[in-house]
Amino acid sequence: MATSRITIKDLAKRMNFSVSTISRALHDHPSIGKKTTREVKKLAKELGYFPNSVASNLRRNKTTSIGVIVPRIDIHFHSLAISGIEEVAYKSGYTVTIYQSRDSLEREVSITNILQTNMVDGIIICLGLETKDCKHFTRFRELSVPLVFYDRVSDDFEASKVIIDDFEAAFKATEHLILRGCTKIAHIAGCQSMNIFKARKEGYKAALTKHNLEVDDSLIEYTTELSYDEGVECAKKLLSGKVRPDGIFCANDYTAISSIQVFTKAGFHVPNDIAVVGFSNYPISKIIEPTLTTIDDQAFEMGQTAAKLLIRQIEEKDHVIASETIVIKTELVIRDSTRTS
Amino acid sequence: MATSRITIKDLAKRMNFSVSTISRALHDHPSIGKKTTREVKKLAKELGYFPNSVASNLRRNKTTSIGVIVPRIDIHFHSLAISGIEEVAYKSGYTVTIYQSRDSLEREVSITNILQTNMVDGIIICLGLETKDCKHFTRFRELSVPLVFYDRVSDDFEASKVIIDDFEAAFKATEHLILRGCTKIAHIAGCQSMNIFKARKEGYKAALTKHNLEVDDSLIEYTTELSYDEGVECAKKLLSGKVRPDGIFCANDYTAISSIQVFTKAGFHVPNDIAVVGFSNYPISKIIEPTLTTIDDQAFEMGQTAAKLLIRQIEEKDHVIASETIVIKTELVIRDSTRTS
DNA sequence: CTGAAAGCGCTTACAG
DNA sequence: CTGAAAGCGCTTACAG
Repeated sequence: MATSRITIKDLAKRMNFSVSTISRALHDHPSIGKKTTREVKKLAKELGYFPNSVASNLRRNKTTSIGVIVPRIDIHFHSLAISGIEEVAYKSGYTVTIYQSRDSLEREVSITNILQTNMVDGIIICLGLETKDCKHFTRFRELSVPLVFYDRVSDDFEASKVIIDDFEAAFKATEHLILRGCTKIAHIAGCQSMNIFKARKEGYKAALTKHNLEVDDSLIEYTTELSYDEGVECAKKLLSGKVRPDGIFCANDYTAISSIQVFTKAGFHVPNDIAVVGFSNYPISKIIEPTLTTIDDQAFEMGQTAAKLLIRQIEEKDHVIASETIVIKTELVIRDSTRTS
Repeated sequence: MATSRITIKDLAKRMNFSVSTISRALHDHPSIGKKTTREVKKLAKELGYFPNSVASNLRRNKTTSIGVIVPRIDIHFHSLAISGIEEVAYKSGYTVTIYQSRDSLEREVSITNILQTNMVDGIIICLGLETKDCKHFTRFRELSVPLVFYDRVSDDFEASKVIIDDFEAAFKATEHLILRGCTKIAHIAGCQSMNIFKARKEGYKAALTKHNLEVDDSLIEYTTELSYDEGVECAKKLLSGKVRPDGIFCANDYTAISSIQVFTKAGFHVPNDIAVVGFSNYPISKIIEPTLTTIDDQAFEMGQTAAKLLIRQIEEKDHVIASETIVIKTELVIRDSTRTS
């Protein structure tokens, strides 16, 4: 038998107070007597009263919840970012609702409908691969629902963004290979319709140019999703190409690991014959042998920052939503795959 | 300027109908004329009407949302399980709210308070490491809020559960090593206060016993959290112990990888000198060299199953919540770390 | 310091 | 086929 929920009405009846007084007492309203407040709270605890936030949400026109749209949560980068979001949200009393677009635009659009229906106070998004156009997000601007994009953002859409400087990180990674003595540096690139992967390629090129190394297009291999298997294919092509690279900068860790394995199996020594740098600092990168030099993309911190920014915007009373872009500092983590041995 | 939200009242005013009629039309109520329904929907679309689910939740006493408590979402097992939950929930129109206990009991309890306040329709939980006692979940039974536990469950608490048969999986893994010819099989064990890790150890022992191999306690190493680093320590101890193992069954993949690396570095060949089996089938296990034989713990399927079970219980009209335990089949994925070469 | 009353946006039993 | 009315549980401006 389900005992039905205790409401403030029940408390009011029991204590011969009005619901107004009960409500105020539960919120420590200063106009209510200390004694009354104490007794109301005591009874509430005894009876196991819990406020119904659905009712108070409706009344206050605020849900204290934020919606998060990610391509997939089983990708480590996103689960780490969500972990950061959840941590900050939890501390501020916000609730986090997760939606996966699975990189489908249709699904992303349908999620925005759900979010609008669910009256979230703010939204954090990492765009799906198919999304070229953000018009399904414009209505949130009209509804004064703040948006924060992270990592995969749109240049054309004005909103707050939390990103890393992919160009600078790639530049740093490539320069590290150059300073180490590499002169024929290859690149395994991600999907060029995403600006982050384009920026990584440009950073790579810029480092070469700065150090007077020729940009050789035959040393650039393209993938669509930077998978381990695609990495194997690319590495094999590089292995059998006419210019044999002595260094590879890969747009993520999986393809970097493929490269290490393909070249090692072919009899090359990493890093002595060919040095490899990845991107992301996945857990696997410090376990693989040799351990992988990589760019730490600060996923957790990105999530935290996005959540802090969003909550600040939600709570800014004047509701003047100023777009702000925060660039998180990346770090080159040097490990054995580039360490001179 | 925020245009304020369109409500059914606005639609009613515009169309000279009562809000009742509008509400019914929007829900395809059969008593409303086809024409009226069509026109109401058309106007709703034109004006960009979205229902306010907070209001309808309050009225219907149903939130169509489920709460999920996991220890941490940045652990692949959990992010995969959540992915499965979210997929099923999305299809059924439920919303998934995520909470991380971070293995803290205090936080787990506080999350149950939030869930009660937020009026979720059901809850899916994977218990935190500190949780020995589930009394903070009992009130949901009284409130008729269905609960489904997955993976880390409590034997003492009656509720629906989705688990794998850890004993059987460990048995299968160990027997695989035996059939392959190993006779001195070590075990790297997880925290013994969790029943799943205890079961893995028992399954290991049972397989040895069945095949008339002695259970040698000096071949069992204990960890607290099955980390890579702990795995390295354990493997080193096994390496220098008086009985040199020729096979290791590890309670997860990280410690299995540590073992492979420690033994390989010491000059042993995996699998010829020592075969290794892990547990979980993490993405890394098919990338590491040699690739790792492991138990696939079906995290995604566990999540899907938990969500299906929960939603069925939520929607069961009679509200007789019968506890049900579903055991998901695990699979031994054989790879190079045990393959005779 | 406390209460009566209105209302958040929606749903639905009742009446016609 | 349609409407008036009550009410979900809470908050809060107004009045005293």
